[in-house]
Amino acid sequence: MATQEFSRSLPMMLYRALDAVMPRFRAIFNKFGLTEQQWRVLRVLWEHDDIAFRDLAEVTLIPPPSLVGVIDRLARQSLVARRRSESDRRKVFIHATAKGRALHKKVRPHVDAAYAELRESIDRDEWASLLLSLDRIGSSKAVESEARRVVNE
Amino acid sequence: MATQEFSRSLPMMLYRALDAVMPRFRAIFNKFGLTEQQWRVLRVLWEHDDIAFRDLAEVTLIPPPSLVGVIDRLARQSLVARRRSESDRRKVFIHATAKGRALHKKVRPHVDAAYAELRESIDRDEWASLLLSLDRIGSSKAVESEARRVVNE
DNA sequence: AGTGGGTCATTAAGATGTTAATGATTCATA
DNA sequence: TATGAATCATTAACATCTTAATGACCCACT
Repeated sequence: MATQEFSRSLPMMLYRALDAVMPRFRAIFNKFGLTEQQWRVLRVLWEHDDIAFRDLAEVTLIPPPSLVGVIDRLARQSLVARRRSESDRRKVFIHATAKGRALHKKVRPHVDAAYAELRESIDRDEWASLLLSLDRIGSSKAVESEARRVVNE
Repeated sequence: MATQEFSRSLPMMLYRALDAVMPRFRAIFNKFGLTEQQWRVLRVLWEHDDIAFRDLAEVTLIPPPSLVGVIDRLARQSLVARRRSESDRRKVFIHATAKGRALHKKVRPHVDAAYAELRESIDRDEWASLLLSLDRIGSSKAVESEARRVVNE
């Protein structure tokens, strides 16, 4: 096809890689009534008893306006809950409920299995070099967020 | 952060790379009243006098249900137009109008410049190896039945 | 104490993604 | 030749993305 140049641009290659990789994960999430973004939140909350809204958005790569809705829907299912900071009433902290942690624990093995399968389908050295390159690109602009940190009040 | 493992997973690394790379391109598109997806369509149509809806969806990586709306909005601005196939009346072909081609020609240099800048910011060998790895991943079509088997058990 | 700038989560509005289903058309085959 | 299966674009319903704006709140400074 004559669109070779466009199809082989870095952005399109990144999109295509995601298109090839994500469906099998989304199939797992959906079986448990979760969306990809909802899973990301639960996945991150697993390692943070309490995380600032802002930091949650950053780690999950879900833009704040979207995250509001994601949290709303997770909260409606009693999987997570909000908590307003006392020291700074603008801030909101998110935490998983017992129900949320239980769901994560149930889904996690399936995700891990799929991920292990993915990882084994790629040569070890190539995998390492790929992640290194992606890290360089991903870090090149994320400097602005570097200053911000998790603050435990 | 304790979420290291998650943040360094392949999908998140891919998403982060896109998050670092795309904003500068989107800024260009928006300046000309285009969205990222609308640009992709115009970009592909530049090299195809006439392309099947199905193929357009595949090359632009825009899922068919979304592409319907993208084409609708481009057609409303008279930038592209639909044409029903005579041999198979289910098929639809898309083509750019003179106005659409003119807009593409005006935007293209800015996009090319930004892309050249991006490309120069990365080592030549690393770039090649990165695209090669992404190509391998993007070419391997995931088998959905595997994910289904894992979950159903 | 009061004011203005900055931060934070949220809302708003439009476009796109995701999954399933629809209606129109074509095809294969009985 | 009829007819059920397959293909194609589209619709539907909901979730998310993108960009800009909002209102509540904090802080430094007057």
